[in-house]
Amino acid sequence: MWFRRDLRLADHPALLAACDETAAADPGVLALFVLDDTLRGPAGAARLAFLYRCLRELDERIGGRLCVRTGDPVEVVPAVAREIGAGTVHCSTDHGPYGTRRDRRVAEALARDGRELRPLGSPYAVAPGRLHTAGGTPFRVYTPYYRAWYAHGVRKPPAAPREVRWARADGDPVPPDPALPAGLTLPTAGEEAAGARFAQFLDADAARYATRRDEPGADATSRLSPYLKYGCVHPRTLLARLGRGEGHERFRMELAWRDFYADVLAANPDSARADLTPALGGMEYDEPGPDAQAWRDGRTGFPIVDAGMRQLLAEGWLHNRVRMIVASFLCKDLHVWWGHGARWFLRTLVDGDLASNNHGWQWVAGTGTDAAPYFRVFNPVAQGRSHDPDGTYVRRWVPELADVTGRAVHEPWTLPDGPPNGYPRPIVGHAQERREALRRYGTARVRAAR
DNA sequence: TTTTGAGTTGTTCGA
DNA sequence: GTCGAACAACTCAAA
Repeated sequence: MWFRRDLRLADHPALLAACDETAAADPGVLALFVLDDTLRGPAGAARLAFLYRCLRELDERIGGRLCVRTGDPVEVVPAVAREIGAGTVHCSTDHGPYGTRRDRRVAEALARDGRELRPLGSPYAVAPGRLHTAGGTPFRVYTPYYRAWYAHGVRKPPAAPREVRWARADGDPVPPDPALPAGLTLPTAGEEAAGARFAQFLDADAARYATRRDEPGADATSRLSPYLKYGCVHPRTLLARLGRGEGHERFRMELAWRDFYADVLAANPDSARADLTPALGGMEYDEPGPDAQAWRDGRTGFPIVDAGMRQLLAEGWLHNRVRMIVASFLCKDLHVWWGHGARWFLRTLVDGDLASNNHGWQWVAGTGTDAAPYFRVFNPVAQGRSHDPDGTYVRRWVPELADVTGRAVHEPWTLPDGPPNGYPRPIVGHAQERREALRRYGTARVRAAR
């Protein structure tokens, strides 16, 4: 059983298949994880630490039998299979651009040895490639995708295997956590913590999720994204517990967004790195410079932007509403190509997922799946006022503004003495940059239309 | 093939 | 302060 983004025992079709195939005379199922530098490369310290902790938790759950190897899976997986005499290597299907290529090459390498790679199940409620429009093409708009997704239905989660005989093989220890920035707090890793988090969400926030999910100060989202990223829980398990209320329905739609973006990426593998739609191909961008660095550091002078960028560094996680606000700021106030922001997010986010992250960025940038409104430029002050009305979120993450009350918390440059405690003045004028963004979009569209 | 309806998340301006 | 219109016409999905 080659584990990848499925670090759990419950609701795990591939693991069940591996158990079913094990005969009484066999040594059992070997749990293998390969530390692949191609996948570790884009991840920062927070995400790596979370991954390593998930691996340690899985190792504990299976009695210390997790076999960790380091290297290229194309070499490592066949070598381990040969060592233990495994005829079949089970895994969950990976639909990402790298994973697809890697698994094809691993399957070929195994086949040369008379062995088989058997992928089964996916990290999604509805696997990428399963749903099509009436015309047989992949979806590119969310709402019709959601209707098809909902109509398709989701299988009931299979139970965990009752007793697994875990085989033993030499491996490397799970690496120690990389040095983490001072003050970084990570969620508890692993399958058990995922279950506890979901139980708490159902208990406390799910019923009011539809309204409160948009208030970063309320912190009322599920915070399940890191667990979904590494498969500590399968979305099927979550969906099985949801009811019909407005909050539950809204949460179901967010899980469908995750499936949608995975589907879009699988149908358009290049869209992880390049614009999905060519309409803005001639768009004029600025290279990331000191302003982009101020964005990364949370020193733009716009409180909700800086609060978000500081939460990102402090937790490896960022509230969804604020992801949109800070992304809009980089793309439309600083005129930086979305790919630069997407890469920073993948480095800093514990939940950094190629499909959701990069297509979320493309949605903001106007190069992705969302049709039309290129003129949607978030105003950081207006966004702060409407989604963080009393400034709770801003004051939590920007201590310089801890004593600012009222409307000024979202525009501290209007205070009589300017921003307090050394908090910076705005690095750009929003109204001016908004006009500039619209001008560039207009030019790109005229150019594309010719 | 053509037509029609609709598209996660917005902002600004003027009445 | 609130409300509706304009932004500018594009692409997707289904009838």
